[in-house]
Amino acid sequence: MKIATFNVNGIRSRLNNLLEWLEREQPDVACLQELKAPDDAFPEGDLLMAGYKAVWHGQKGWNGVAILARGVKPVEIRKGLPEADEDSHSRYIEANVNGIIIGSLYLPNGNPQPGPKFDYKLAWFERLIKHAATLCHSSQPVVLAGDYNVVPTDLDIYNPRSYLTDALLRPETRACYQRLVAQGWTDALRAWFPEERIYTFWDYFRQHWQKNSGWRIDHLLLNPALRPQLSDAGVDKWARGQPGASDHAPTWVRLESKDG
DNA sequence: ATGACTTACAGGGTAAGA
Repeated sequence: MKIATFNVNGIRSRLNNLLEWLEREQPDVACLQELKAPDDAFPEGDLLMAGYKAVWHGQKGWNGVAILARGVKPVEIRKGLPEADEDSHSRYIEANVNGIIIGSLYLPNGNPQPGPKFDYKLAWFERLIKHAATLCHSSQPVVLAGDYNVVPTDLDIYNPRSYLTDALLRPETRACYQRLVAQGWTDALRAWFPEERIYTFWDYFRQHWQKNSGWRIDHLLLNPALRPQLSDAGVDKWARGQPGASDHAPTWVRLESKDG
C-alpha cells in the first residue's frame, strides 16, 4: 500500500503532470494540496477515468486539499480542523480509506515573519496539534500527510543560513513540529533515511532544481498503530524534472499489512 | 535587501507562494 502526498500548485494547470504521475506510480492513496480551484472546478471526471475517486475541499484562487484513492471512494470524516469556525482557508480534509484514517493538510506558510500571517500559522498549528493528539492515540491506523511548511532541522534544507528569518525555519515553527511529533508520531521519511539529505521542494528561482537546492517540507506522520507497517519511503523526484512541474515533488510511504 | 519564477484572477497588475 503506497500513500503519497503531493502539493500540485494548481490542479488545473497541473492536471497532465498529476495524471502522468498517477499512471506511472499508481499510489493507492494520494493527498493533494494547493488545488487553487473552487469545488466545482475540481477535475473529478479526469481522475475517475484514471481510476481514482476523491474527496476535496476547494477554494477560489488558492489553498485547497484533496484525498484520492485508487478504486475506492474515500469516506469523508471532516473538512477543516475542529474549533476553526472562523477560519475561511481550505487547508484540511480527513477521510477513511479501507480502515486507514488519512489527513491531507496544507499548513500556512507564515511569511513574512513576524506579522499576522505568522500568527495565523502558529494558531493553525495549535489547532492541528490539538486534533492530532486524538488521532495519534487512536487504535486505528492514521497518517497525517501534507505540505507542513516546516523545515524540521538544518538537515532538511540546502542552506539554513540563508533562511534564518524565514517562517519555515523559525524556532517557534520548529517547536510546534517537535511538539506534534512528540505526541508519538513517526516522521516517516526521516525515520527511513535518518541522516540523508532528503528534499521535497525546489523553488522556481535561481535554478534551484538544477542545483538541487531543496527543502524537505512535505511530511507523512504515522501514528503508533501504523508505524510497524512502514516498509519503504521516498520522493518521486522525476516528477519535479518534468516540463511544467509543480515546485514540490510527490513524497510517499509504503505500508505492509502484517496479515499480508 | 531585493529579485529571480509561477499560478490565479482577470483581462492588468496584484496577491501569494516558501
